[in-house]
Amino acid sequence: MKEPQTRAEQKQQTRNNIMAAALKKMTEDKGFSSLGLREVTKEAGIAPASFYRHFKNMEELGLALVSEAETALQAILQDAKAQEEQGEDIVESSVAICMQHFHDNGSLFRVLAREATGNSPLIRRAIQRCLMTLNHQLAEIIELEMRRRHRKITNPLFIAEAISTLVINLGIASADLPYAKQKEAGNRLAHHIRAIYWGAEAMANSQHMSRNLMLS
Amino acid sequence: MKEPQTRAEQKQQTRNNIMAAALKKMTEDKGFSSLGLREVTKEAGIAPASFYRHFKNMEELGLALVSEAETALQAILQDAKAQEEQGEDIVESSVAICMQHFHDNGSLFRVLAREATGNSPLIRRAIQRCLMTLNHQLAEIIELEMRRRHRKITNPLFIAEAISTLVINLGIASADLPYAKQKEAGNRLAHHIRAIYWGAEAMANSQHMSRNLMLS
DNA sequence: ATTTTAAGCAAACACTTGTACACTTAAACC
DNA sequence: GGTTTAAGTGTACAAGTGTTTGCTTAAAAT
Repeated sequence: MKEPQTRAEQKQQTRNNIMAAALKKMTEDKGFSSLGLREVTKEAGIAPASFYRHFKNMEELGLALVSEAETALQAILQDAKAQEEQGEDIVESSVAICMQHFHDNGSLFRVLAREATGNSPLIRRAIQRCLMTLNHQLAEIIELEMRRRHRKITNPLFIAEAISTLVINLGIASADLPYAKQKEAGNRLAHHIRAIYWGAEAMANSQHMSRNLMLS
Repeated sequence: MKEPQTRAEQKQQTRNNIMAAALKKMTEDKGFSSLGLREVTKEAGIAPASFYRHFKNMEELGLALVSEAETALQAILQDAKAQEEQGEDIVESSVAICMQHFHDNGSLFRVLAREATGNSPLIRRAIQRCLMTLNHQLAEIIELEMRRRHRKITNPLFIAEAISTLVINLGIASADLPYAKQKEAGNRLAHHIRAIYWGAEAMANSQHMSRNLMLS
């Protein structure tokens, strides 16, 4: 925490303070939408009016948090990709990485899960976009990995969507559980993902995806 | 709307009014937690103080809504089960039924998706319990159906968990979409579920669920 | 050195919020 | 018919909300 000199740096720092304060308050109260401007500024140690020097609205703060969560998600993807090249059990290691990140700063990701069906249409759409690009990236990774192993699956994007939905929901939900339970939740999550993978491959390998072959 | 005579009926009715008012307000504002007592009572057409004759808290109102959502979920399960015996495409018809129910009163189910990670620990736990019993019931249905078709799958409970998570999240998210998009979302959801089914069966049929067989 | 710029602040604004208390009023009971 | 019971009301209050305004103050620009 070296004291900054330039004015722009100062501004950036208190901006960060505000966002950090919001996240901290969220770990206590859970939920961004039930979070007041004054509450945040008090936690950040600034006057209520000063808030407006950085954000027009609480909504804008929310958008900023979403975009931070987005870069955090990218970081997870990078981590998982790096692990993938080591050839370990991809699913298990990826889930472990996710759980770790979710645990480390759960409130950041909780914004995504929570405000995806929240009050602000702007925030909703931002999250929607964020998750959509995430799904595309994930789909690409899956496709590449599959090709590398000379396998093929149906519709990687759909699979990516299912996986990300499960990971985000079950992952975040169990992020603030006791360690033992958390680990078990991770295993369950890994099982879910494996089932989806296997299913996607089975569907791709089946010559005729007729209605009557399997259940349905 | 015949006017009720007995006092108990009157009370029950305004209690229903309060809950209906909360749901109506939620379709406008989205989200139960950002919903005030006065706001609700105004919508219900009663004085703020009268609220306390029916609920101790907003939290208690939330619990009541959750329990109503729970019975609604049971109704969906019954509908799906009835459809199942007609031998149609189970997945597709079940998804259609779900989407219909979600569309009809989305705000009721949004409480589940939203407050599952909400402010109130009581409500969170209630939802958790509700979804858990739902998963058990769903698992039992799946298992029975599988046995009927002389198939076997791995861990029906896990599968049920994955399916219900996907259905609730994607279903509710797309409940208030334009009809065309909604239908497409339903198809995607059906695809996800089929993938899980196939995967579960593939895993069960594979003799050795070794790490190296498929990816992972 | 002087002027400009903008982050931060205190005070006040007009609201809304949850809750409490004393009350009315009509159904329920004996 | 008289008494009890409780749903619903009106008023009031303390506390919290978002936002505006005019000001200070120190870094940046001239």
